[in-house]
Amino acid sequence: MAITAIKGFNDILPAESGRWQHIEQAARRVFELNGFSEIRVPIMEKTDLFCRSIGDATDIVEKEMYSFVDKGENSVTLRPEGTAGVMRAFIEHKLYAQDPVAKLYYLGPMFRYERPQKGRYRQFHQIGAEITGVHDPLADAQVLNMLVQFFREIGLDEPQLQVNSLGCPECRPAYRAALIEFLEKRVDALCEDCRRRLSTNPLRALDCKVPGCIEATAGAPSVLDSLCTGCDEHFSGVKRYLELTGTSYSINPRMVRGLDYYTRTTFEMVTTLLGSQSAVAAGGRYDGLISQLGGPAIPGIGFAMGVERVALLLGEKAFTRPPDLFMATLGSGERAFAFNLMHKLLQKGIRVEMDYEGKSLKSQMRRADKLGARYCAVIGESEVASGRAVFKRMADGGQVEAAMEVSEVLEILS
RNA sequence: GUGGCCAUGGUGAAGCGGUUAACACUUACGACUGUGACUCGUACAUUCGAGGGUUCAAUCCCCUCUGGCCACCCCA
Repeated sequence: MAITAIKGFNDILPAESGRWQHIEQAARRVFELNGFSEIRVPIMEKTDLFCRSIGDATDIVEKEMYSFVDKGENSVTLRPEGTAGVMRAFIEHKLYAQDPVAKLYYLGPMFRYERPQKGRYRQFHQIGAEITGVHDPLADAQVLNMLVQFFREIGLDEPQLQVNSLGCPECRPAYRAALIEFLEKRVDALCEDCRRRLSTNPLRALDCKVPGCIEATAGAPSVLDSLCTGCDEHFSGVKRYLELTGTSYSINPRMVRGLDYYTRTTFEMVTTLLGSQSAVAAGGRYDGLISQLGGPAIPGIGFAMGVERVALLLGEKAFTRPPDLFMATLGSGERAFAFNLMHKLLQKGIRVEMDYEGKSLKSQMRRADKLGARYCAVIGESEVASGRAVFKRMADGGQVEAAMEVSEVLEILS
């Protein structure tokens, strides 16, 4: 048996890479339009970075990280998400000293040791963006609007924006306590998982799909009712700005996030088309993260989207670049002639293809058709002698005779 | 970590105890010795994930292993 890829690690084959590029290019275009700059950070970090940011007790840190001890006996980890590394770089290079307001985006692979399933892989890719240094809900709204714009740009209007506020270290503990108290009274009605969640992550119980739990938690207290004044005003601001710009959203007070560093605003772009992997993009505010990592007390907000999930939503649509011209040749002398012409045309940015190994004319024509070439020219002895050839429009068979000169070919293709 | 389903060629797949292992797509070549698409012809799995077992006989039955998918958990 030949060696295969690691479980949960996928190859992006040529048939799919066009779709990936389409997604990545749209993200770069939209993000840069919004004033974001790319930041490239390593895919491995010291393990401690993730423990301190994501949270020691989260599933990600507890059981999903690809961690190992390197030859220098340092514990290192393949990044399970992007924000921690970006903020580490932000602090390490003191980017805040120049300007506390940074708008950064990144893209690349992330790693989580989970059981693979639809839309979930051990190596997966995220495109994310972060704004630091702005407390005002305008930053929240800008990030959300940009995310929505991205989805519109790639032609997906299906994912819906849901927002919530998780409060801050001031008001969240009280809510958590109230929720636990509420759930404990109904513990008999809860499923096994939710009983466990009671002690690990009570918020999760609100998100449970078991009918009995949905019923039992129907009257549970809402985070939004227990926000402190500051958080409440902030959340109102976010909603107000979204409404101002006509961005449609819904409020989901039961939305739960998996990372400990989130404060106040959290959000998801959700879809019903991906089975249980409903979140295509998600994020939130993390006002305490930067100082937690040893930086100044600077707030932040950002999101990450799962490229595999976006690609899945885009479906099978092909993103290919058919050649402008295919040159079919009849002998080795003609092949050399065509090769030289191809070289000149390529310098001009014309997409040209030809046969490399003396296939029959029929084969070459078939290939021109298969590649979706706009034009095909047959080059034989007489064409080389006269310097002129017939250019056939593959779509309708129309033919144009012209000199095999760069300028004339450009003319035909224009 | 838990559960369910499934493993036949490059792909989608039929076959379910003895077959030349269907059919379709793809690919290659050809049907005008210089023109694609449509049509037609020819070729393309000594072999049915791996290893054992049952049987005169196994792709079809049994066991083990490996792999994949989907769901739970969790998450982008």
